[in-house]
Amino acid sequence: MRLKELSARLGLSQTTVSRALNGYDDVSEDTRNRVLAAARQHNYRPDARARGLAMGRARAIGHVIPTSTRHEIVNPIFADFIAGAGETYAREGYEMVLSVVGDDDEARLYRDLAATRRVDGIIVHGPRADDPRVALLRELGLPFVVHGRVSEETGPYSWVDVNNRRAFFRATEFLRDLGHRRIALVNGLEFMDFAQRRRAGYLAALAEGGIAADPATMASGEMTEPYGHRAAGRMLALENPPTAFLVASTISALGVRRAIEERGLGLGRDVSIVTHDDALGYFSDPDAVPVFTATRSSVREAGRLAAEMLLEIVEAPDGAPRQRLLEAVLTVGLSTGPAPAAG
Amino acid sequence: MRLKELSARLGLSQTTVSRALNGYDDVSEDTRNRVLAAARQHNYRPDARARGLAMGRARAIGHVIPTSTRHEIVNPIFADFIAGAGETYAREGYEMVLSVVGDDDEARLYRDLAATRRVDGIIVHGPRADDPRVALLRELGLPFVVHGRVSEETGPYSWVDVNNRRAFFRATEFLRDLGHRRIALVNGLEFMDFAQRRRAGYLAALAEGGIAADPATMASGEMTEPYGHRAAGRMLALENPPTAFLVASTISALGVRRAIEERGLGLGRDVSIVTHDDALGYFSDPDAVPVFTATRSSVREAGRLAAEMLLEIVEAPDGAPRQRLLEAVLTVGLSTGPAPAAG
DNA sequence: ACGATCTTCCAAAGCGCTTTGGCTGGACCC
DNA sequence: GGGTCCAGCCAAAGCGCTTTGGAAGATCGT
Repeated sequence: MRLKELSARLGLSQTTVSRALNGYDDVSEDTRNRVLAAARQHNYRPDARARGLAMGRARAIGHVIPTSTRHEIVNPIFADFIAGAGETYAREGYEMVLSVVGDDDEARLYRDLAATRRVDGIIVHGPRADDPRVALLRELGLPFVVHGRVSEETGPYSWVDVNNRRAFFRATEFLRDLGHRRIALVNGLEFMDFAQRRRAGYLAALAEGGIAADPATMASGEMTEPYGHRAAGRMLALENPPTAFLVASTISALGVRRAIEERGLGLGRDVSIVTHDDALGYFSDPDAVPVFTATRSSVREAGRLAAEMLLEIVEAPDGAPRQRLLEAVLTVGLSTGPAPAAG
Repeated sequence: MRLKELSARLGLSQTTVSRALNGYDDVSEDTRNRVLAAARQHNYRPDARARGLAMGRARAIGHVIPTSTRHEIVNPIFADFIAGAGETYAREGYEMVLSVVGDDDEARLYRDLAATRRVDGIIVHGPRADDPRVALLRELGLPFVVHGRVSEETGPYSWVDVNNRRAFFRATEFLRDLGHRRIALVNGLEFMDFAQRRRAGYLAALAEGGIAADPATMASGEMTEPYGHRAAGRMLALENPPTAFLVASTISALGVRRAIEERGLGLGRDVSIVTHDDALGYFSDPDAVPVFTATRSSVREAGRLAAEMLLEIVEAPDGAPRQRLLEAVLTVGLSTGPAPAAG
């Protein structure tokens, strides 16, 4: 059922039917009701392409998921972030367009997205500290919101981020207060902006406690379970092993725990773990004391907020940059305890 | 840069420029080269909406992610499946449109997707055994491929699925061969089609071994880590606890392992685990002996195949239904061993 | 030299919508 | 009764592309 047919059936012009459906007030209440009834009955919805073409807007937002060509890994937080953003889009009648792309083709993809006018704006995922995408999108004139920040970017731009520095500062402080002096950092890939901020927070808290940072107890890598296992295994084999681990993701923390338990050590007794928890649905248990002590911040919520922010920007003609910094909550679970007496 | 401006610059009609770019042979080689060069130089790409409107095709595929309103969980396998499908789309110049929707609104969403002509076809995720979506999409005339199957559906339709029954049959058999007699099943939600097939395979293998199924050692639920933990904890507390667990996902298996280790039992020694492994990027370690013995099948590969199948159907005018059944491989890890001597 | 045949290009229609600008007929005012 | 105003409707243009159905000029055969 297209507009032409619908208006013919009603004995009205396409103009009137269109205006009735779009809420203009130059159509009588009586006619509007007839139109609405007929539209519902025939399940009429305007063709999105034609509508977009006429209105100059796509009512769609692009998400680009970079899959680094080396390690073909899709960051599992995407799923939750996108679920959050999707809620916003559904509510506002927007579509989400997803592109998966190797990082070498990324620039071309952004240019294409802009030139084909497929989307009204873009959410930038996984920014690196020196990410060139902000400059590119600014040049292209395509509205965007970054999930995270780009440290080396000097100009203004919109973002939603967790206060990673502060979260890791507090987590380190917390371990220090429990008497830990050998605190390891199992970080994400260090060219990622968020990883650099976490590391900065960790180092600052160590320094404040007069603890020297030891490169042997600092790892960085893609946040998989085996990575956490390997990194922790290596560190626990040191002459003077860490008594606590600060880990960048729940999945890696599972690997760290595995390494700890393999050595017959007790979690929260012999060795402590604090992890960053993105509150992914399939790990959290609303009914139980959390296993891991964690700095927690819902990535789903971040998705919701980033999408809302982007839609505001897209719909506001001036579209000034906006920022939103979320604080992580430190929740105490069973994975931390006082540092064991020096032995 | 739009077609109008580009053709003006070249001193050609829009027709000729369009035909040159689309590879028609009624344009001279010389002109074509000029057009291609100019298009590249000005980074011209046709407006996707206008193109779609003129051609009657969207060059986009829809993925609908149902988030059951009760437990707001996004199945983590979506990320990998979508990454696989995305590779296919990128290669073929298609766009992926993602919708997140509560399962109560799902039917309306499919109708909308069809009426607005936003997509040329749809991938159906997470089918239930009595899923009404197959009938609905057939009625709407929208091409689709199901990831999984719908047992109660009698008509023909296209799908890509893993042989879940066979995988779980073999896994159970494997445990039986190791001497296990008390084999628990920690299954997914049992209204899901895949869960029913797995259960059927499990039950058949038990029956073949002359082992009676015990409802006390069979659980079903959303495949989270806490769920695995809880289910296994309950079963291990039984008077006659299982010596082996068959688990539906790696994430739940982690919970099961946690329950085992909490009781001071040895994994692979006192209690065995076989899990189904979707080969998600962030769990697998290419360099190590896998932790879990598992029936493995890459969901990313499934995404790739499902997308390819759907594009074939969309592009072939007749579009006959196709099917593809993937076999899971049984890979032996460290989580299984002979049944402990009856104590 | 002249019609037939290619080759190469183009004007215009059409895809399905929104929006502009205008038109009609009745209510209202003096 | 004539003018003004407003409510309610509509024809047509326009969004940016592809495709149809020529048309002009070059080429060829005879």
